[in-house]
Amino acid sequence: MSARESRLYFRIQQVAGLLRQTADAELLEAAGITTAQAAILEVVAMKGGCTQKEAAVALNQREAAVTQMVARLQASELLTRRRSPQDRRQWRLALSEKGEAARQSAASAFAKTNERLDEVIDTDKEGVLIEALDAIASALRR
Amino acid sequence: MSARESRLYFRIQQVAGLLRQTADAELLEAAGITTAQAAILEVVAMKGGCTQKEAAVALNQREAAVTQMVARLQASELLTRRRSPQDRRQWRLALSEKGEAARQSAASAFAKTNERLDEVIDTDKEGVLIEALDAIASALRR
DNA sequence: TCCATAAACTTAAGTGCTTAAGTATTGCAA
DNA sequence: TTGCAATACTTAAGCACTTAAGTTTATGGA
Repeated sequence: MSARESRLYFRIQQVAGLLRQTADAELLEAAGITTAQAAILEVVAMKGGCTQKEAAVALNQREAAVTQMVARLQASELLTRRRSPQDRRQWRLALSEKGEAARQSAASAFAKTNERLDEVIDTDKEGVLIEALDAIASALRR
Repeated sequence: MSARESRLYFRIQQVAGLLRQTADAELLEAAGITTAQAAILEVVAMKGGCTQKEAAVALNQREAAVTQMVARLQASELLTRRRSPQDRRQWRLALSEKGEAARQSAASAFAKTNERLDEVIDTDKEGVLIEALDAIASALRR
């Protein structure tokens, strides 16, 4: 079966969209934030504070996307930023208390999405799935 | 390996995004339209004209999304619409000549993306991949 | 030291999706 | 026949991304 016959492109887009919607609904309920917002909070927390550039690299996104996301997170008072003393072009991002609370709620809510995935995918087949996804990713990145 | 450990969610989103970007670049070059636009042109062509509602169902999208997409396609003169005589709430969508040409160019450009997928994924593993994706999709749809 | 280039970030405009609330039109039931 | 509910579509606002072009700050070479 070829990619054309299996409509692999369509299927991947469908699943990605469904997954995002499902996870978004769960996180919004539990933590009041989206998966995209949770992702950046997670990066900032993991690195113990970072610049926007670092966040962009970690999330495979453009700096402009991070600028806008940070603006929304600041408006929601989940994130703070101050100019780096070392390099005044940079902003140092940090979680507010509210942001850290949201991050934690989001992380445990996200566990539900992972459980649903584990229920559905045989453990032995998960390896093949991951391999295939990684193969596609590395083929497309060059 | 669990979904949490494999960061399955993240991987699926990554691959979906990369695939979309790659295909978009190829279609934009060859046909001057995006994959999302090509998808709706394809639906309209396949059905030999349809309503916005029908397009929304075929693409698993909301009617509001189709309204906006149709507006853009009309602005690019790829799509025409006229009120249905049977039901004046409905619009009948049809491809312009330019739209049909774009659809054909897009279809053959899209074949390249499919070829790249086929190069990367072993035929015997593709079955497992499709199965896993379908399992996730049907689990999330309820 | 000065100056060009590079890096970090911003802004504007556009795509493509969402939800929520609105407007026509249709169809069915009392 | 009226009138209410459902259907088809629209509008507005928001999220999350993109590219392209801008600003400010840093840095390395002449």
